[in-house]
Amino acid sequence: MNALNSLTQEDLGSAAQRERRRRILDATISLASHGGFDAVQMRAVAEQADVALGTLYRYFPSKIHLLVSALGREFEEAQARRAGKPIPGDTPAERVGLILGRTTKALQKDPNLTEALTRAFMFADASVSAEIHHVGLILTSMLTEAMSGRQDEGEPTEEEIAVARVIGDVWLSSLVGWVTGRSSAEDVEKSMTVAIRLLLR
Amino acid sequence: MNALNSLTQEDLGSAAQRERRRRILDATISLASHGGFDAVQMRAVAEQADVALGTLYRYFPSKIHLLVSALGREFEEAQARRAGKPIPGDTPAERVGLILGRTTKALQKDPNLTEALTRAFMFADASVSAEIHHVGLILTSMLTEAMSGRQDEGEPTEEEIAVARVIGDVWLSSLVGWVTGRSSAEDVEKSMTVAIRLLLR
DNA sequence: CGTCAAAGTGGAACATGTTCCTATTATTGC
DNA sequence: GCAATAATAGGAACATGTTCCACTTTGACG
Repeated sequence: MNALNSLTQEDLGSAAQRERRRRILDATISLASHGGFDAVQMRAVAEQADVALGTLYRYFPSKIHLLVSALGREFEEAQARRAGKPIPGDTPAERVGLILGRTTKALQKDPNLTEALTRAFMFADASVSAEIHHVGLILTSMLTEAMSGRQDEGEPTEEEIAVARVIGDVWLSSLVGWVTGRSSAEDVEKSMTVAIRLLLR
Repeated sequence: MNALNSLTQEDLGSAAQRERRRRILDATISLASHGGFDAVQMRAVAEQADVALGTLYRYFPSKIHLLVSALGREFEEAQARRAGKPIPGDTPAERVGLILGRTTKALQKDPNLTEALTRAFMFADASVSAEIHHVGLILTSMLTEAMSGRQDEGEPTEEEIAVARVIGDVWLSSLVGWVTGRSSAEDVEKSMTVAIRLLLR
């Protein structure tokens, strides 16, 4: 286990530690939701989570690890909420459009949180690759499931994965544009519609 | 003129000021090239450019402005070097693949510089939108020119622009993956090949 | 030339991410 | 239960982006 990685669930034997980790991530989400990336200050997170600054750094070796881990937890929860519910729509384009639109709208309801998590994701370097990869997998599987219309049963094809990656990239780029105030919510929707039309026809 | 924006050429009447601006950007590129994003420290830039720290902030209101402006200058120079030279290749896919491959290879020759500029680009917020937009335009026009095979004469179609944007997004996302050490140079090439195949067929 | 405003200098001061150290508390192996 | 080990608390210290200020230089104008 690399010391640069943040502690994952498996490493945390004791309930008290899982509890601390939860409190830290809760504080992170709460602060991010109020004031975005800049409001997630390590001292503030530590205080709100009721742990010492050193402990915070023991659990998450940097602010970026912390935020990307929080993003990972959010994605997991969203994935769990989707589980078992088939995505409506008759064509891959419809289903992907629908789920992306739904997710985008959910993100846009909490702009500060989205800004904090998105920027951390884009700024993360190699030391965060495990957490990043985790998030990437959930995103890709969300898209391939929407494309194929099936859930879990049956692996996606290479082609489906390739298309999902491209769509995911476009989605991320346009989210970045939105969270940084360079483009509007409608612009994001429009980009996604165009990308889906070009890729899923 | 918004005080938050960096001084552009037009604002700089005196030759001494243009000269200072050039020295600052030169120092930025030089430091970035040596040690990447982290090595571009404002005090170091000021010292190497032989200006006071306050003056540096007068010209560029933040490190991100500074780096994105440097990226803008590099893009302009690259665009000027391309001017007039037709892109070889018989199909849009070939031409786009060629020019993207060429550009990617050039960037990969100076990983530190690329890392610094790319991260600044992705981290930039709304106060940098002018500079970001400038870079975005050059990138899009590079791609539409490659697609159509013509230079300047004749505006690109809506469809060409839409495809160029998607390809640009994928390219940026995969560059981010590369500069942050999460994917290899070959991965970038592969992503681009796949995106081009999916979009330009 | 003398004057005045703008620009530049040098450097202190501040904010926040990160590191480090010591004392205290919890956990674990015997 | 006790000794050893690990984890946490509390907080100082450091690094770097950013702001601010007092002073000097430059350049434009009458």
